[in-house]
Amino acid sequence: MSQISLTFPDGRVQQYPVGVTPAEVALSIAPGLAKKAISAQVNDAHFDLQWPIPGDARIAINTMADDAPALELIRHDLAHIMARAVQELWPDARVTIGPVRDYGWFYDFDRTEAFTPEDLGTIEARMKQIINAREAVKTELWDRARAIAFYEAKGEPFKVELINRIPEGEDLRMYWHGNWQDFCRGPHLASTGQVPADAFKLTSIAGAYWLGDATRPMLQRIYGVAFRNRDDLKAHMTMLEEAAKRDHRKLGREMELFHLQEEAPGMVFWHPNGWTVYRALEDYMRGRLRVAGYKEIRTPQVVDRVLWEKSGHWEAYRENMFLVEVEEDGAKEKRINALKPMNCPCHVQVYNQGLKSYRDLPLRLAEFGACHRYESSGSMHGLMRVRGFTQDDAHIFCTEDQIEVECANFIALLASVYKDLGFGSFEIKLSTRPDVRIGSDATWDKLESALENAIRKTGNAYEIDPGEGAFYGPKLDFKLTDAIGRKWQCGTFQVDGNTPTRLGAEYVGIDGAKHHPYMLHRAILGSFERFIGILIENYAGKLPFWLAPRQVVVASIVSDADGYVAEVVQALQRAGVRAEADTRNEKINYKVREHSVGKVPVILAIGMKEVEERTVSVRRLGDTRTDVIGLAQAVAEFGTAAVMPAGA
RNA sequence: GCCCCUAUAGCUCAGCUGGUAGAGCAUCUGAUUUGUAAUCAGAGGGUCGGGAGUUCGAGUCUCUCUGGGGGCACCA
Repeated sequence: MSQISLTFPDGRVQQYPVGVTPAEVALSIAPGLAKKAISAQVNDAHFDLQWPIPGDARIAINTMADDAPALELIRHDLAHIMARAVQELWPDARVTIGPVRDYGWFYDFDRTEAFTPEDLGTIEARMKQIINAREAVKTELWDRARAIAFYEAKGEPFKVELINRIPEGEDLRMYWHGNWQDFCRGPHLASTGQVPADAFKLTSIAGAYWLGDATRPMLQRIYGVAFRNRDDLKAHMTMLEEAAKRDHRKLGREMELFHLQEEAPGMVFWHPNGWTVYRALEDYMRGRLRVAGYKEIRTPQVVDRVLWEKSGHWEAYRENMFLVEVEEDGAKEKRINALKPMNCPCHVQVYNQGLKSYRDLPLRLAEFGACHRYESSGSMHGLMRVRGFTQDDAHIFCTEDQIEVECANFIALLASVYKDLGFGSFEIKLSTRPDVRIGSDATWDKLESALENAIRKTGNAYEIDPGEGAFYGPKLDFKLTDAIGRKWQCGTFQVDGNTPTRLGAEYVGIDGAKHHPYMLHRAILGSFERFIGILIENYAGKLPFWLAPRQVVVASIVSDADGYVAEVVQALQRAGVRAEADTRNEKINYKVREHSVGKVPVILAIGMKEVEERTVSVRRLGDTRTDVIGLAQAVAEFGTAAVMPAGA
């Protein structure tokens, strides 16, 4: 059968049957390309397709491309197929939107009754029927009026609203999957038969606000994942299972790191093991900051509302603050204090003690500052999002000219710290001026380019988040990824010319006049809590030796070895190793298993052979081999491994 | 905060259509002195997250509060 081979501007080649119209072609490809000229190759003849395409074209594309369709198209068609299945099963369900995302897609429905997990199976079965019918995906261009009339008649208010948001005069694409139609930007496959029927799965049901707006109705979102074949799907499901095993909440219990309980939601109870990790990390950060020219300070937890009123937090952030009422003797009213939700106002108080000169700048004040924020109940998540946490916070007071250098130095420090902690890559987002803001455009220009230049100097990739900056200045977000691919902001760098002004921070300039400095809010880890959560997941609990809570367990095989075990433990402890003895009356198999589950990096087994030869039998986590080395060698090796990194 | 789901011994979980709770691991006791991922035996331990309701009777149904989970919103 003869076919037309079309070459698109992006170099892609696609086959169509002879007699295909320009409209069919335009509708089968990405909208961005449809605007451009399309040249076609028909056997040996070459011709240009006509543009614009006729608006009243009614066409059916039944091409079956030989090469595998793009995953994105498969997923997008599945979104439509799922919506069709849902409406066939429950005609009362109203449709909205269903984009491709991550490993699949979702579709939001409006329906009084809730979908149940069992419904997912029913929907999947119906979807498979639809796919196996191998029906052509038809396309038409409709004008707005027709589309609106159609959806109004059908009782689909969300679709009507969507269409009304599209600029006047633009044609709308209408796609048919069988007799079910949906207004959509496209593109889509030529037939539902191109969708693999055994490589998708509906994964979950969730609530989601219409248009992401909390004031609009809550819809029911169904998530699905899809791949080219069953093996890929299986691999993905296996990956998720593996990821669940490294969930920091699960490992936190297994490794006895911390717990959370009902009486203090979002506040961490650190156990001996977890606190050891925390302190190792804190000591490490303290060392890095000292060398980088920071001065460490400590400021109060409970501060009178007066300061929060001055800083503006009382007005803008009160709902998120824990308040502390104090009845003072003789006072008519209770005095109101707040647990600090952030450290900046307190740092300005330290800055404000004594008159500062331009020669004092940049002044870098650091604090491992405990903060409390009343986060909304639904947002809490293990260690990742808590109500009581400690930031590795610092504020750099500097002049406008110093911002770029400070920023570049900060990014370099952050990258080095992340590298030490096992993160070779991270994401940088530059958030630029929001609609509601203070400061002139000229100032914003300068500040934004200072940050952008700083990133470029360090050679890191970055993305721009337009309009997401704070009202007082642009900022950088540094994000890391957890076990199942969720991104968490850790590092931050914010330029703030507002707070120093509000709180009266000044310095005497070279001109002898007083000026307000800029204040750079910055954190590398973000919070110890979140970062430890990420660390646990990144390492699946197998923390690097220097961070491991229990570095070496010395396990006896027979009780006659207990004396030597104690000697080994003591020698290791003297060398700075967190070592402990396990002389319980248990088999070595039992001890090895228990400490392996507990993610202890090194187990030293001691039997009579080791006692006699003054050696240790070394078993490292993740390695079933053992090797026997002398005691002195072991002490030297693990003593060295226990030293924390000091940066490149 | 919103939607859905969920809450049974320290942990992981079983308890069908309602008739006053089970297992494995852990713990304790005893035996065992063991060569690199769980030695054997015995014992103790929960009133089923809190409260209210329906019922002759509720872990099991309903409501509500709280916590947790998956999302959404929020994250100056």
